[in-house]
Amino acid sequence: MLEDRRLAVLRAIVEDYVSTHEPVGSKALVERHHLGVSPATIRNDMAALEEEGYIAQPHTSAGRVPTDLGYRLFVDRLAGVKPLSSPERRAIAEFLDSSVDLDDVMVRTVRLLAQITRQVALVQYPSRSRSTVRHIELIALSTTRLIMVLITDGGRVEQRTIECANPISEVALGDIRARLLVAVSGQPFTSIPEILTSFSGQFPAEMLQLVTIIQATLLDAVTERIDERVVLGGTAHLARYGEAFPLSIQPVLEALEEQVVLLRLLGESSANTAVTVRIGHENPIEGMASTSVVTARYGIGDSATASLGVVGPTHMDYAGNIAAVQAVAQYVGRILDEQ
Amino acid sequence: MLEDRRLAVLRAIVEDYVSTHEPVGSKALVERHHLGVSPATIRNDMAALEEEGYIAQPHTSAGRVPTDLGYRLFVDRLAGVKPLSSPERRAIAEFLDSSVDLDDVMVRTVRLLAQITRQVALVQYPSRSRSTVRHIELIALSTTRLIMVLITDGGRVEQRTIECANPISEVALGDIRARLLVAVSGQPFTSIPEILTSFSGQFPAEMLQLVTIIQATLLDAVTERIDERVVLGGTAHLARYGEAFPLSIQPVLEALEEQVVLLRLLGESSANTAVTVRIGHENPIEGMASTSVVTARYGIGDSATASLGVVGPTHMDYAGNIAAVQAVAQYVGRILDEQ
DNA sequence: ATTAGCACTCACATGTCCGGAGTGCTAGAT
DNA sequence: ATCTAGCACTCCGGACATGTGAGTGCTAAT
Repeated sequence: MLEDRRLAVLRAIVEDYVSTHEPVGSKALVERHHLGVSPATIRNDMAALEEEGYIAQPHTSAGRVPTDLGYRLFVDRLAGVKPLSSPERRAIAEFLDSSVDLDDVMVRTVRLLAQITRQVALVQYPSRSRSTVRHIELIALSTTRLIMVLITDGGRVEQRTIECANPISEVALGDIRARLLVAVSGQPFTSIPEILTSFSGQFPAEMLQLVTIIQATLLDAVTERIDERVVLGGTAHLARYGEAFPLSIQPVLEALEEQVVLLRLLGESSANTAVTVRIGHENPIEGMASTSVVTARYGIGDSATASLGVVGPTHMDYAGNIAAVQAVAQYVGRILDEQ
Repeated sequence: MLEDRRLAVLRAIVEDYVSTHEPVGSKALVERHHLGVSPATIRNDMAALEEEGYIAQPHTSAGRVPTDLGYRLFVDRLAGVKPLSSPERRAIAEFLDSSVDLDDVMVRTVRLLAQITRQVALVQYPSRSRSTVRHIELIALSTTRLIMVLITDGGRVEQRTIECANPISEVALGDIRARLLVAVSGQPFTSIPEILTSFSGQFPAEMLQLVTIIQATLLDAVTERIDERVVLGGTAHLARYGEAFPLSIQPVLEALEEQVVLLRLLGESSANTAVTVRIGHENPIEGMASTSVVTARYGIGDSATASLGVVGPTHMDYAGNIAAVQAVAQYVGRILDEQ
């Protein structure tokens, strides 16, 4: 029960600090939350919490502020998940339902997430490791350039232009196209590399150069990780914390411009379906020690394939953001499933 | 000659203010620039300049700061174009040469521009009004869904998925595909709408529904303005002006998230090849009254087709930015020409 | 026209002071 | 054993006074 109250105090501190952004003192605490005890008692609890590293004071005789560790405890044991209001859920569904293709879904999702959480939002493209080849097309653009277009069963399209040292024979190209089509059509991306190993054998020597480069390009296309793309939105929300977290918005903005960083922010979230929260220094990016990241995986069908999430100051509304990220992840999965 | 000195004073004020971001006074002025006169004389000139609205003082007994009008005069008559250093030019060329496709060129360009100007950079996709159809493909993905892929002579690829109310007949689809290919192959985008008007006549009634929707989709694809896409980069540079232009970075960030706004920023730049500068309130976007925009058109071949530019505070290095924008526009045009 | 000189005006930094919020500690109440 | 009341202490931050310096406009002399 003593433990219970301490946790209640921590929760109260986090909640107050998140809403006011100001260090919170014992007196204000008993007033705003109906803990049935006096400020002095709270002070003892606070001293204990500080001892254990959950809270800290910016300077002597100031109120307390949660530490990263405090937030951690808060999200692990105290933060309920605020269920979204049903109009909110409806808005999400409507907004995403009207999207026309994958790119559109990504863009809409990132906007949506940024809007409802009022934070910076990140959405990673879903991996297409389970895609299969629906069609492949080779078309000459000029005597030395051709374009390869790859269409997957999911309706995604990959393109590659190929530059050739020697002039391309239309006949040879048609031949290669036809055989390639037979060889890879209906095959999953994952088995293409193996199929290709024996492919060039069937061609005469004078076509080999062309075949080889096409083969290499196709291999590149099917092994490329589309899921290394991340869409970003809502950076304007960063500016809201002008003073609140000091001066640090430039490094954060800089970090957010690097795809690699975005991937790291999203990437290492847990494999299972739950929401992952990384608080302050817990996240691996330099210069983002005062931000927290809330991510969830979303999947097409039952296989979890990519992540999305939000980035904000450590003093964010964890309950709300967790709920939003979770809900959006669910809906996006569902939408992509339908397509 | 009196006029001459006044202009020299204005130039000096702009230059000093741009480099220090602090109001500049008469004494500092004669020290840093070797105008051969005394501070008092300068003060008279400054009073005149203020009278005419080119400079202003933030408060009595402070130094002077250029007004938007002052900057305008400066860029119109005083700012020489700083030629880029030859290593800089080489870097631009190398960086852009290694790009593989249009998307890549756009992304690299925006990075490059942001990096050398240290401002926020914008690049608009080039219009493809002069594109012609190289190939068109229709492929069924399921019984009710199909995908249309359009390949242009420039090697660009457009895709559209089409949802159909009734099951699609493979035979009918193949028929449509073949005839469509004949009809539009090699035709410029601009003449497609006309070609399509008489296209559906050749099909029997039971195929009409399918033909109609395909036709509509194709029409949509060729008339869609790809040049309504704008790539953005270097937003982190905004944060550098933390205090310098006060509080206003949030509205700017917000504005920059709207594609429409970006288009307006770029769009109304003059049709000719020169660089356009829009200063402070001159630019049409609310909340960007304290920013200036430097844009240039770049063209594939001789037809000017799209814009790129940078956005920064009104107290930017106009000479440098103009030079950079101009140089990058030239190089991008050249690169796109080669492809 | 230009300049030197001068009085004047503010912004700003510095210093001092004080109130208030918050704390820790101790002694007494439950 | 736990809570609470009271108290002395700390220190931030706002209010006020003050001095300094950068900058100005004006006038009179060159």
